[in-house]
Amino acid sequence: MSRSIPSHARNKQPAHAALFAALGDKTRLALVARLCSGEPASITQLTAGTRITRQAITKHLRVLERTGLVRCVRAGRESRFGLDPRPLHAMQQYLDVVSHQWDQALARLKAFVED
Amino acid sequence: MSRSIPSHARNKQPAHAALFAALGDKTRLALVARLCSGEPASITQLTAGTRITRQAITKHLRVLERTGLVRCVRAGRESRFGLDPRPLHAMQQYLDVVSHQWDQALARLKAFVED
DNA sequence: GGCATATGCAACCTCTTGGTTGCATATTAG
DNA sequence: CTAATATGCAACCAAGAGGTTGCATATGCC
Repeated sequence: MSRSIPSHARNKQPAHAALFAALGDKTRLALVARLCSGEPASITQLTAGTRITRQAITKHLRVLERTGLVRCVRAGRESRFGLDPRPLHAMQQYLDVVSHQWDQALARLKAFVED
Repeated sequence: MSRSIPSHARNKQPAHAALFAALGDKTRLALVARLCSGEPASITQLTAGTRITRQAITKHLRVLERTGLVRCVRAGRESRFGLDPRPLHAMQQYLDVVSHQWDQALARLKAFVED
């Protein structure tokens, strides 16, 4: 649908802020990077190699889970976390919209100046 | 136990977290959306239409400026803020990398999600 | 059963953040 | 010059985020 900046694309994105905020912490960004490059991992596995406690990692995982970036499945006595790509795609699409609007604004401005 | 995680994949890109965090606030996200669709605007112009004070908007603009998403030029007695698309492109590239890594591991992860 | 492992839950602390108010400064208009 | 406009600066405040410690619970292994 190639409308020219529909209102719903300009004004209605409260959910995106939460997604960006979820990746706005370096520990959570590292967790996502860790999860996107391999199999789902347990909490203790994800805690290994960091300097913070398991409970802190757990909190970060719950934040990621609340925004939908990560899903948790209980397997035996461990909770295995895996990435869900759909919110990432939503963020990509949002950034594409913003960049596209910016490019169009620049084109209009350039056309106005050169006119 | 030996970690099979390459350290470069876990400890990379510290700057991206600040970019995501800058867009993690709904007011700042709205400011970016506002700026990407037109010419640079002054602080009072950007404050108009919001329910928060000019000083709060100023703080948000300084945060965006610190991360490089926005640039400020003093014009007479007003400060005009405009978008800088380069950090946005950096975020797009980062998300592209994550998505690409995701696609490479899709087979295993698909089995996990559908289980 | 009994012990080690993996996680959950809750209280607590500190530091940051988003927001406000009040006042000072700079710049333009008359 | 004077007044109105636009911004800057600083103190202050409430709430939330990131992190810790301590203890409880669940599961696997001998």
